[in-house]
Amino acid sequence: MVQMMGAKQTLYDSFAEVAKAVAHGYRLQLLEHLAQGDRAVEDLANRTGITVANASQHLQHLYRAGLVTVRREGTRRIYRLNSGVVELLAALRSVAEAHHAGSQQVIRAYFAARDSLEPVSHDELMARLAEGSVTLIDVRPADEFQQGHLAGARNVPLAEIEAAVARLDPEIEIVAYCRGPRCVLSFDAIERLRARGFKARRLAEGYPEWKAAGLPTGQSDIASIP
Amino acid sequence: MVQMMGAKQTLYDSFAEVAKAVAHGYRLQLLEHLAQGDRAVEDLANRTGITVANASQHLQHLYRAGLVTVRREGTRRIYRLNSGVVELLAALRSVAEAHHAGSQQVIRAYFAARDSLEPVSHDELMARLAEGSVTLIDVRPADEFQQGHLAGARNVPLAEIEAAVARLDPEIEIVAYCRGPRCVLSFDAIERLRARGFKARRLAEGYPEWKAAGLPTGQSDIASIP
DNA sequence: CCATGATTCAATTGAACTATTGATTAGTGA
DNA sequence: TCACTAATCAATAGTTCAATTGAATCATGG
Repeated sequence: MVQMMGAKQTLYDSFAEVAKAVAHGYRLQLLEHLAQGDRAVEDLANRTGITVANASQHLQHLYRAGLVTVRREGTRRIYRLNSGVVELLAALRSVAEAHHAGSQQVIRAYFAARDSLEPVSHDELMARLAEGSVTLIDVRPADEFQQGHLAGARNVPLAEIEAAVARLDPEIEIVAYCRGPRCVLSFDAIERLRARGFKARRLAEGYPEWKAAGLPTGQSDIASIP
Repeated sequence: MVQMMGAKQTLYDSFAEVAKAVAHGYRLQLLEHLAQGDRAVEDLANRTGITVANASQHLQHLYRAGLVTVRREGTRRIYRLNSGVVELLAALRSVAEAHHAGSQQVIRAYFAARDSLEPVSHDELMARLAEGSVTLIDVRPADEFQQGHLAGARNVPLAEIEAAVARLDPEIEIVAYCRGPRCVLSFDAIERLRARGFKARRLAEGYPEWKAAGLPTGQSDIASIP
């Protein structure tokens, strides 16, 4: 790599810099949280369980690579995902799940029994929502729901699902979604709902993918940053 | 990263391993060449200008990440791109060109004057080919053309373009393409053709993207491996 | 079965990356 | 202005990664 650096070489190196930014477990986690909505450094650090200083440096790495932007809001800095990043992560996940042995192994270990919950596609959900034949629930925490959610969804955080069961119509099929295709919240929700006799399925993707596809979303008008 | 490693953590780490594989200039170059067709190690080393031993190790890195597969053919090993990788690279390029300062700078430096050559889209090319109103030329070297090319294309390697000019109809507009959206071959071809009074434009993408989109391709029945 | 060509392997060196620590900057409100 | 909170910065040590070199495989053809 220490060479004369022709045009080609430098362009590939530049693209590689962007790839390096997504080539770390913590940064992928940060990006997944940012895909749910804008977030401050400390908030992200708490959600991911890494120290503030470390999160700060990883976020700056993402910033230099052009994956996020920052704005100040009083004493905190709010990071936001750039356009195209959700698609990049989707392409990465797709290749990993299709061909990478390590990823397949982890998925088999943690999602094996659950893959029988045949998921619902975007198109199918749109059609069923139009005819009013499903109840759509968002099982993410309330603050994430408030920052943005699928149009027509009802927030039922996983923690409160047992209590909410009483208010759900057992005759109507339930579709649950959460942060993304490999987020465990909705897997758990489906299992619990089925255990109570509900007909429940899982949306194949999460809120970020739905939004990136340009499908209808809603947003609560409550203060966006917790 | 040295932690208890929950399900989430290990899955993100796994995805990060795949991302690491594309996070190197040489490996991106190798992937671009593999996107043109299957290639042996030495061949790739020659095309990219890196040593055989180094290329071998990078290719094994790509293999472990699930981006390529290998088969033996006599004494050589032929590497092949896995499905979905072209899309991953396209997503990476898209984010880099939209938001990464370094990439934008390189592109401005090397492609600035050339971006005025307003490119042709897949759809537009399909339509124009159907009505027979363009001559489509593939300006890659002959061996790459043989391994696969757009249906209806004529091979005019960049090196022979001056000689081929005589055989082209000056009344019909020319569309040129090569290895990908940032491959310089077709930029050069357009410039030379225009200098000779031809009406010439560039296909926005290259052969790999066309093929990945499922559009019609052709292949010469000559020995595939040089 | 030996020589050859293609590729991989193993060991080494230097460079780059990551997490941690403690100090520092920057805004906010009393 | 002072204390307080949020975030970044700077230095460090441990770890991983990359390129080079030369030796070792492994299939092929005489």
